[in-house]
Amino acid sequence: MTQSQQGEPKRHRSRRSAKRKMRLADVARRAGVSEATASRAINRPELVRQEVRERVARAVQELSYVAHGAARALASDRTHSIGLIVPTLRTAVFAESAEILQQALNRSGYHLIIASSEYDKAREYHEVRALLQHGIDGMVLVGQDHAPELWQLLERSGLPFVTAFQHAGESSYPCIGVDNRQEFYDATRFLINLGHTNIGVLTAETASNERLAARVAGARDCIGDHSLPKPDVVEVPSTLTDARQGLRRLVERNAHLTAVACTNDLMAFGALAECRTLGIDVPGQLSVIGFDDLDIAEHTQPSLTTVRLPLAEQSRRVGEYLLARIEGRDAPSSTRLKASFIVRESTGRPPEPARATAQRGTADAGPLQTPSSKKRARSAAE
Amino acid sequence: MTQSQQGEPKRHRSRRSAKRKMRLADVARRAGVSEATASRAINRPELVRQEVRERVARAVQELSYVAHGAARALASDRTHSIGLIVPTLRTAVFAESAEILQQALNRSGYHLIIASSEYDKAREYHEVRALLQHGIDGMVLVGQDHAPELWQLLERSGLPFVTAFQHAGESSYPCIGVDNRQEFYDATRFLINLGHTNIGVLTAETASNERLAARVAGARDCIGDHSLPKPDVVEVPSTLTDARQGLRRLVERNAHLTAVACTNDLMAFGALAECRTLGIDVPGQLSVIGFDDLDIAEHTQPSLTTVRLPLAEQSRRVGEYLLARIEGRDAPSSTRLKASFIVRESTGRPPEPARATAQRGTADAGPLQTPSSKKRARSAAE
DNA sequence: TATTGTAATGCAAACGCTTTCATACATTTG
DNA sequence: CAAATGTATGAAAGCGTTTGCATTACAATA
Repeated sequence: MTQSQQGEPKRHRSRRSAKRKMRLADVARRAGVSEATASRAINRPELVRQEVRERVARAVQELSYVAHGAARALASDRTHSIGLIVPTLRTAVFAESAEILQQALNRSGYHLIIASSEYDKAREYHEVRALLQHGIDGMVLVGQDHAPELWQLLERSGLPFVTAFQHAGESSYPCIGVDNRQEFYDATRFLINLGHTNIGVLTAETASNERLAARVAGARDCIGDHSLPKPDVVEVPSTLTDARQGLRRLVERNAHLTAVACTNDLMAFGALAECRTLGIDVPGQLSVIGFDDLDIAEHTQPSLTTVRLPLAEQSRRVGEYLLARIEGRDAPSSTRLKASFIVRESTGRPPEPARATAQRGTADAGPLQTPSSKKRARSAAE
Repeated sequence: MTQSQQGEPKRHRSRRSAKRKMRLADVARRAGVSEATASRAINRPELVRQEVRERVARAVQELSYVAHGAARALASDRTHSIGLIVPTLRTAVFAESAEILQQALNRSGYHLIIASSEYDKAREYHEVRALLQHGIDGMVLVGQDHAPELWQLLERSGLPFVTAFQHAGESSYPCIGVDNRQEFYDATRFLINLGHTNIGVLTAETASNERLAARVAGARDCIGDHSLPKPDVVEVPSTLTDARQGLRRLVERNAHLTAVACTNDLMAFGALAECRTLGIDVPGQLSVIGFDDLDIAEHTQPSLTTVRLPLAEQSRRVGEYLLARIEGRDAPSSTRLKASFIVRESTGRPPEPARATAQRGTADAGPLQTPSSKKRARSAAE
């Protein structure tokens, strides 16, 4: 009783749904035109007479016709889907970016297929293969640190793709993102300009996270450039509990520490939490900065000074880039985005004795460069 | 220079990539078998002789053949992709679920196509249409509160689908999730059992969020069942800032309030933050519970008593259900999952005098309205 | 040896669309 | 008025698979 009711052309195998699905042929017949014209009326309306266009539209309506994606994809070699591979959606920054990208693509009639690599290159490679096989029109990767076979596959396939979340210079693969090293360099300089000379770095694992690694490098470079002693860098797994432990390690090992630069907000939250537990006053005794500007950063006690990524702009540009490439137009293959530095309550001048030390150091304390920090430097200096 | 180099069968239009893509025919030729056999060797190996199977496998390897998803989908009526429509990925719970589901499906060779509705039914309907057109083998929706046209579309299409995040009873559409009403009922009872009689409810907007609405109902029911005065329910937009304001409203309006039940952790964090600002001791003066058990819940000050959702199990079951339905097997159409209640530091017995006050009866005219004076009043009453 | 059954294979027809190419007609131009 | 140009349409050839059915090969049985 559910299996009958097939249309006139004998199908050579039974279909899933009970009622026969409408096809373009049905629409064409009803509109009194050929399939070719029906197809054109739907996809390239400017090619058909207004009157015909309307007839087809009506037929589509009346039959509630829905085009068959696979058939369309096979015939036109366009799937209207874009692949995105993130390390994980559990990280708010990636989830939010995926969301924004999905919305943007949607407006252009594209879908987003999401896969996650769990920071595992082999796994990522497989995902790329799988997506390629599934059929996508473009692909987004996070960062440029991927398996060589992956790049090879991607290049061979001729698929438009772009990397995000890290600006890797002009000569690299197409990329859109901030320069993590530079942004964290600037953030670190903010601390130095406040008078801090003994700065620790707290980071999640950098081995398979080039963004984090770049940030650590930025902090190191900045501290080095100011002729300060090499920072103690503590690296912990990416959980709040580990972050707390990391903070403890940092302060235990460095009696004179007056500031901790955390490579992301998660680490910073852990640091803040642990300071509270240890009775360390932030920013009185210790200044803390983060990176990402998660929603809660504004509401912690004290609120967190951090770096905000231009996620919306990044996703927008990623979408634009891909669509351009898909349509054969070309687009700038490298776009550097700027983050903004958000000063809140977790940073301040080092406690007195530390400042004395700072005076002794090279600390050129030149004018600040980070656009947004300018305003703040003033208030911080008050 | 990139357009030439076509294979021997004249293509009737130029393809995107430079090097000709391998097709099944190439594999078949190389393995010395027909396309049919090659196809079977790949998809249903048990149907071909071992030796042939190996020859085909080798050919696939050597030519680095990748099947054409669209063609396969057209011929087999299976796209190997599942659609998921969430309100937003910005909510950790949805992002995490998407992640887990994606991983689970992946293991079975399926991809996840994610769309978000932004809590907008019309938008959701369009997403469903779009996904249907794209071609998916199954679909996941959040909750059962959707546009009627959406259900209609879904039923007509005959597509396997399931709703998650809310158990809606046996008679409803297929669903897998917790009973939000009941879980929050239980959470509220926990407060009552501690001795609280004056409980406020803080929630994000319930209008387009049946889960939240169900939780509020659960709290109301529980409070009613214990013959306590109807709770003050404050509903605010879903941001920390609004949550803080909501908490303030709650305590200002209800002088004798000793507990606040928040319908999700975000609200609870806001409540906690605002209590800190107002100098309200949690749990000394006020107990707070949340819902979701986000990662930070364990690390707030005080840590948050909350309800943990079985997200992993839910996603796993959703995947299993869909795959079963796709393969024609049937599966239990309604699965109720149980949440777990996590007791942490944000809850405790109500302060002594408050209990006495509550005994007196309804929540009229507590004399003290401003938070700061209230605090004093309370401690003075001890 | 003839017969039957089974396991492997191949042929060719879908799958439902897009797009090339040819055709028909209407319009402009020399 | 013929020729040239342009505009809408339709016929039909794909697109790269899967799969129903027929056929073949081969072993087992009579």
